[in-house]
Amino acid sequence: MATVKSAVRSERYEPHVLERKWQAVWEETGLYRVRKDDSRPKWYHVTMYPYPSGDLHIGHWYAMAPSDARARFQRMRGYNVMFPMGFDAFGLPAENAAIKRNIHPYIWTMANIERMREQMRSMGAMFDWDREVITCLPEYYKWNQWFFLQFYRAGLVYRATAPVWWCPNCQTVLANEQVIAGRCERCDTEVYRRDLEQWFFRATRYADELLNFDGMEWPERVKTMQRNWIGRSEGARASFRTDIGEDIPIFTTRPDTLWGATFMVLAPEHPLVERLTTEDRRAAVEAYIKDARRQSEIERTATDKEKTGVFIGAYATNPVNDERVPIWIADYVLMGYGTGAIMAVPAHDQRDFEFARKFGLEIRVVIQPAGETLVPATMTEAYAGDGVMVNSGRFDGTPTEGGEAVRLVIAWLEEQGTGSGEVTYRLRDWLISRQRYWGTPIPIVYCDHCGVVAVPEDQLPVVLPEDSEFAPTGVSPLKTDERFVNTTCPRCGGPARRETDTMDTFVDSSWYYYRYPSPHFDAGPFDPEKVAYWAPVDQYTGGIEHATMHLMYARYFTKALRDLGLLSFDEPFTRLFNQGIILGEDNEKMSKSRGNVVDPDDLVAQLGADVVRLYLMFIAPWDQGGPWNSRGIAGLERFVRRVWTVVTETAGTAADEVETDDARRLRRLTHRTIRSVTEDIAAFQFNTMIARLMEFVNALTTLRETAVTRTAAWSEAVRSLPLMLAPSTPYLAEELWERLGGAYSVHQQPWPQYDPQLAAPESVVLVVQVNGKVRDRLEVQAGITEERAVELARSSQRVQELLDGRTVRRVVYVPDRLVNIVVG
RNA sequence: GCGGAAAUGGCGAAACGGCAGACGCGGCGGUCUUAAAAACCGCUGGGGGUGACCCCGUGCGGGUUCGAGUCCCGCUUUCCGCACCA
Repeated sequence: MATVKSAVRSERYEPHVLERKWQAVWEETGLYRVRKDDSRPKWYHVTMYPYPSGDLHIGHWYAMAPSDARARFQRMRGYNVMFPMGFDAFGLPAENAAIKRNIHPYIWTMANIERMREQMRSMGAMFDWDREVITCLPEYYKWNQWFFLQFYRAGLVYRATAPVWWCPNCQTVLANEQVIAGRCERCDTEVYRRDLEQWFFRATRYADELLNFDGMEWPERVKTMQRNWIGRSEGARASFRTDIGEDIPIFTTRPDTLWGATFMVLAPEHPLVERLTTEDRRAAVEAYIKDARRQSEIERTATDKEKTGVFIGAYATNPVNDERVPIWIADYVLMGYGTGAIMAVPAHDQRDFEFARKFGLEIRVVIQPAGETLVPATMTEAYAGDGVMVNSGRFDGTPTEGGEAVRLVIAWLEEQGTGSGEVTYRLRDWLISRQRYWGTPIPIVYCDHCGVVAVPEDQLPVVLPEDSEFAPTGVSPLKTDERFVNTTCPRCGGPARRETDTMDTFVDSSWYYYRYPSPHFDAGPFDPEKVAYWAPVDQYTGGIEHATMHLMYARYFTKALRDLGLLSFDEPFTRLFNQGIILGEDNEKMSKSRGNVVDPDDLVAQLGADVVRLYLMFIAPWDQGGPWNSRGIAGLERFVRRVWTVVTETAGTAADEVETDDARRLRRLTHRTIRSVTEDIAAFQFNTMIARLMEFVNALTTLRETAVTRTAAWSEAVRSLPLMLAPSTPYLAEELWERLGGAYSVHQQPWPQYDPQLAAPESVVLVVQVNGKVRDRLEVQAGITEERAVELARSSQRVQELLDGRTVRRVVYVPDRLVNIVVG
């Protein structure tokens, strides 16, 4: 075993000595290397990998240290645990650094990774570094490209135009964050929306399946957010025939209000607008469209915004009553949802109501609520509730309650061939194109001859060129890199141009956890055997900020890979736990500009990693987070010192067979503590787990100068302490375990078991209430009979006084807890 | 606007419908010390009482219950997500 172990054997608690010593031993003995082991069940715990910004923040510690404790606990409980780490290494900051400081994104990123890896080492986490995954390396991103090609072949990838922000001065696309108040971040030129050909992953194909969370232990909050994000709506599709003979399909969740449609509204970008607009309206329509394009997403979607729109001069016929209704365009109708066109029913839809009022359009009531009569002229808002259909031809008199009218109307539309039932989702397909350098090149080539050609698999990876120019122009360096762009067509061998867009980094994070089991596998994205053993992830931990995007994309990817025959399960993460956020001491988000950043390196230097880990776990419930408090950490430092003292400076451990009262009580306390600690850590309740350990150590501190230290109960208590602490304070626990003569390593010991009988209390305090108010407390043997308990309660001096001359109406008994005597 | 979560001492927080405030920070007092720090011990929700004890107290107003921080109804405030989704 370890040779380095010979280090100083100080009697003082010196965290840095322990850290250095045990890091070396753990490294040398490969304590955290993990491989398949059929003798134990596997447990795959992944904590979300960080972006290599260059500095390990206290927030990283908050995410990782408790995760590590939980993974270690599972290991001691007998699981074969994999707990890997990697880096989400592509992304914009590296590219910005390249532009600002003239350092290549690769150099910058890898230097940051180097530094963060060292910082993580000090944390003492059981990361298996042999499995490290770095997404910016060709050995990783090659498989992004490979997946892209598989998706492409399976019809899960398509190319379409999508609006992007365009700066006419820089001649480039801008990300949403680069548009400041409608102007280019760099040159302050007014930007506008422009349609660009971009690549999409067909996420909507799995919309319905993504709504199913069966068998997943996920926070309700996350499931709700995903359901809202997917936004499933049931309704109907119907078509309105225009005067030029084109049909305009609309989607509605209220087909029972079809008869109340008094006009139509199209999104300004709707493809039919151009052809439908009459000559006399053209100028106004074009001006409106131009204006709509200029507005930012935020301006356009602000709820309190007054409705705007213009009439385009055309009419369409309502299929249910053959009425001609005017067609308008307005930006409150979105091209990306439904069909990009609506029937407007102002009487029963608030948005349409506002629009109709503003532009003097007809409001026609087709649902009459019970007990009142709606009159359009006096309505102040739309009526969206239930009632009875009126002005609706054959459906007059149909009640809308319970969706019955909707069903009847859909059936009738289908019968007439004018419409059908339809489900629509708010979920959009995933736009993966980024006009950036530092990402995975999309493996596509454009040939004048052959058109869009996929790069053949045997030519992957399409590697990022190393000598591109990083100029502050806003144009992607790939776009101007002639040597990269110019290539030959894989099909005809003629001259061709490479796609210069790269992939969204969410593509990388959609499958990195399938790479850890075989991080250097080169015959595919992952070794199917290894993934079959380790995946799916049993426990995933990370921030709530990934509730929709990352977690949805990872689920989508998993389903797509399953359908490609690469995986044999449906969901990537069986259990999910979201930790909270650590705020600055001023209760604000930590940021350099606010100067409220807590540096974990400083804390480790001062107090040692174990104390920092403990404090982060103790500060609040893990899923809650909260402001940092620099004073509070002292309590954990004291705790750790007390642990040290109790274990290292207590004389006798010779087993004295005499079972004194103290010894019996201590044994019970030990088992009770093991039970609480076990239950708490299993439930991620680290704060109460530590509170129980503090009580335990406080009790041991009191007892350490008594004769009980010569009993077997004391040895048991003292030996159980490093075992219970091992997940939380890995260095301290390892050192104490060694000093107690335990076999290396404490982290390979089985988790201590408790005897349920010993863990149960021997005596309990029975609360005696009179009319619900506590009047006495009696210490009684646990498991006391109701009869005896009530008898004792009634004979209590104080109770006697209060009962004097009053009638007992009722006695409530809660076993081992209380007696409540109700008197009149 | 819609959806979700939360509100408990000076502070972070505990509390299967059953002793509110475990544990920790801070504060006060003490032991040790020339002194300080550290360590250790005691006290620490508010009010009253010499005292045993009594009254009040978990954002606000109701309700259910022998009993409510906890369950139900209605508010207020804060945080988070979505936000003209037809």
